[in-house]
Amino acid sequence: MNICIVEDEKQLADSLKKSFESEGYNCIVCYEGETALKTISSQTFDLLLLDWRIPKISGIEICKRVREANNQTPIILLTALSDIKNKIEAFNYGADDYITKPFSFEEVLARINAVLRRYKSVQSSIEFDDMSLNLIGHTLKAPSEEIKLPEMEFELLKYFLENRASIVSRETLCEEVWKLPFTPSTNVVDVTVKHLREKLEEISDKKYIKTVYGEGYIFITE
Amino acid sequence: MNICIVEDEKQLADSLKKSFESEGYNCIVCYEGETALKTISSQTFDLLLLDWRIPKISGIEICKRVREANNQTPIILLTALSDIKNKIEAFNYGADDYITKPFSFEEVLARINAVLRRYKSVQSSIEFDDMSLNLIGHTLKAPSEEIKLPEMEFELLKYFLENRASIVSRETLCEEVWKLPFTPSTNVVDVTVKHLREKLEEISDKKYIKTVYGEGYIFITE
DNA sequence: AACAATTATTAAAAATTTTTCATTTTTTAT
DNA sequence: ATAAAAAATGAAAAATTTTTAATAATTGTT
Repeated sequence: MNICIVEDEKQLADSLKKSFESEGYNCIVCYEGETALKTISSQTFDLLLLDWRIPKISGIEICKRVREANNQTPIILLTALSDIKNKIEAFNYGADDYITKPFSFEEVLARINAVLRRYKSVQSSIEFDDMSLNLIGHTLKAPSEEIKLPEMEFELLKYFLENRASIVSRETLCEEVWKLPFTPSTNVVDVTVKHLREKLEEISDKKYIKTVYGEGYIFITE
Repeated sequence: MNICIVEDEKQLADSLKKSFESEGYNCIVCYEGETALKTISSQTFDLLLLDWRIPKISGIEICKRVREANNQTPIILLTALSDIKNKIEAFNYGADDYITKPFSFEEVLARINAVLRRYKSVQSSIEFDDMSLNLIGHTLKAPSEEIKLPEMEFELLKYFLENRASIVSRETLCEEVWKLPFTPSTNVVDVTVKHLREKLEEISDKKYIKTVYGEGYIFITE
């Protein structure tokens, strides 16, 4: 889970980052708007946490621009103003939720989970790098072309994308992707990973699935 | 397109119904909340148009209950109050849009289309009768069981559901579902329809796909 | 460097899905 | 009622996907 925090109050930003990391989330902090926009457009996040009031480019402005760039990443705004008018504005610019300062970290966690749950249940594609997995058509789309993945390869890639940057064992894949109550004595997983790797490399020329010797696989975007 | 209008001002309700029907939409009107809740829970609509202020159970209360029942049908609220506070409330209760009275029918149409476009692009299942087609898992779910559909059967059923209640010819299906630039000399379509019919009947004991002699097929829910 | 464990590769078997085709049944018009 | 057209059916061929299994290559440890 990659979160981008945009917050100019260094102390608050760093404390949030620390708390998120203790929850096992990956965190990138931007202290002002210009950097934030660059960061957000250059990598994929699962969530943007934007402070409303930051110097020069405000959080709401970032929100607006992100949506204009057709980026649907969930956005939560942090606001010192409890002013209702601003909340309306937030929704109109495409924010998914807002949290009024001061807040507890528990509240932030709860809001994030609610937003992500909602987002995930209506998500129709998963983006990574400059590619995209269409969850409805089961197709893998690169800038150059789009191919249809067979069922198991689709399910496998979907699982990898939902568990990016963490090691997944063959046993886990058997349970979660193949829905097997046991780990088979054969190498189905290995072979399907090979097939998926071939397609991913053919379409993107990159190696997304790394092997962690003795542990399993890990899906990395870079 | 089935729309449920909940509006106590009989004159307005009937005028809306008439306008919608001239646009080719199907319309059911409820004049008060209790009936509305029953109607909404017993059949599937593509859109709910709720007046905020109706006697006993208000539109916003209906909205809230519909969402509590895990029904994701798009909802547009009609409100006489331009009060901002209420708009916030509407979004919080899961409405998709609101229209401030007085309004023109053109405005209603425009809002409806915007909401439906948005909804369709993030929809992860299509409901019909007491069944549901999961667009991501490609499964067909009845109250009793859930089965996985093979690719072509899934695409075919999806197309039928998106074109409910209208006749679709074999030629159209070849183009739209099979993406063939020509109509093949074989009966692929017929055979796939047969397979889909078998699964639908097995799981629901109903015959959804009727044949229109010389014309094509029609998908009917009832 | 050598060994064992793990992973990758290759090819074929098994299972499933998709398509074809011949035949039967149904529908409509005469 | 009958013939012609259209649709349904059954079964097998073709194509694709999934799984298995044997072998090769790689990795980590001693």
